[in-house]
Amino acid sequence: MEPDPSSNVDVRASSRRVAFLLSQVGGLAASKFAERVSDLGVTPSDVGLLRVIATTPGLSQRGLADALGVGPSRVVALVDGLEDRGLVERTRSETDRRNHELRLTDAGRSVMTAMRTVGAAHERDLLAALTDEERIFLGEILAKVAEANQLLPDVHPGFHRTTKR
Amino acid sequence: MEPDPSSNVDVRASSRRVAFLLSQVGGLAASKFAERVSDLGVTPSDVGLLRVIATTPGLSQRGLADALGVGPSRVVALVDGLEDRGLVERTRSETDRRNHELRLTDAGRSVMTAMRTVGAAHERDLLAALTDEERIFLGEILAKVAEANQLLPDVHPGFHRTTKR
DNA sequence: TATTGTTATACTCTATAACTATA
DNA sequence: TATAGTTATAGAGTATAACAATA
Repeated sequence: MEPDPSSNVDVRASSRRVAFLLSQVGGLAASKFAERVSDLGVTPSDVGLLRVIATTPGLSQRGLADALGVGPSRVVALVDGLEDRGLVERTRSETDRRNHELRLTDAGRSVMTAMRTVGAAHERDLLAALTDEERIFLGEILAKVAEANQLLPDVHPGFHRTTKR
Repeated sequence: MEPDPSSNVDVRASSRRVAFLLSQVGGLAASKFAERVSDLGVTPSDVGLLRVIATTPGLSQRGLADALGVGPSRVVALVDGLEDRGLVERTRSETDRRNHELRLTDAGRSVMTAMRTVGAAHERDLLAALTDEERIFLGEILAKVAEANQLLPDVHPGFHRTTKR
């Protein structure tokens, strides 16, 4: 692309395309993951919801929306889909009848279990070219970048579109 | 999320979330880049087109579509936008009047130049928490993963949506 | 009056297929 | 007949705002 005028490898030159590579490989990881979980009948967005609901059963839709940083109407649509497929159940709260308490069904928990298997296979294949040490180091470096940029541990930025594509 | 039953750190446990981290940080890189280039009046998709056109002036729209792995009609829409903003020009080919030859205008080249500055700032900020060594190593590891997964050097997977989100 | 969830609506992005003009 | 580009159209995904029930 940009023809590099000097053939010397210096720090700035060799670190120039890292952000692009990160975005490119990250996009690949996302799309391959999407392919895999589609076999389970869920989208990555669904997976994100399932995970939050699994960790905080009884959560309200508003709470879920806040946790993910999306609008309430989107949560309605996504939970509708999960409920239709029998993975999540909504029950009116006894204490505040405005709330829907969200919980995984047995089928929902099965999907979560299957997802862990799928996720492990995904990671194994995606990073097959790396040594164990490289995988570990990659994880540590990425965690550092994620933390420095205030990413929440389990929220994927794909949830809130900041700008256009 | 998954409560780890053993407190020991073994290879499998610590490398389990790397694919997610990759997708998460990659998504962040993509969205922050989108924010930055929007100041230049272009989207990441626009940038992808501009780069290919810059490296192969005179390319046809069909050639561009093939290079990016997208349909011809999408190229029409994107080139329309770039032409309206005066960044790209279409000229009918002399030898085969079906073809449109694509070239950057002076304004287009200015945007490319500005983009390199923006890209460098983007990378600097995104990876500010890393040492020089870590940045270099990250780049090498990512390049290895990209190559093993047959990613084309300059094509972002965001161009061809493989499955749903 | 404020809040939860819902619906209605509009807008963007993308893909597919029909069409035209050249070959 | 085949190919390059275009247009038309439809389908996702997402966001905003209006609305109903409950507090």
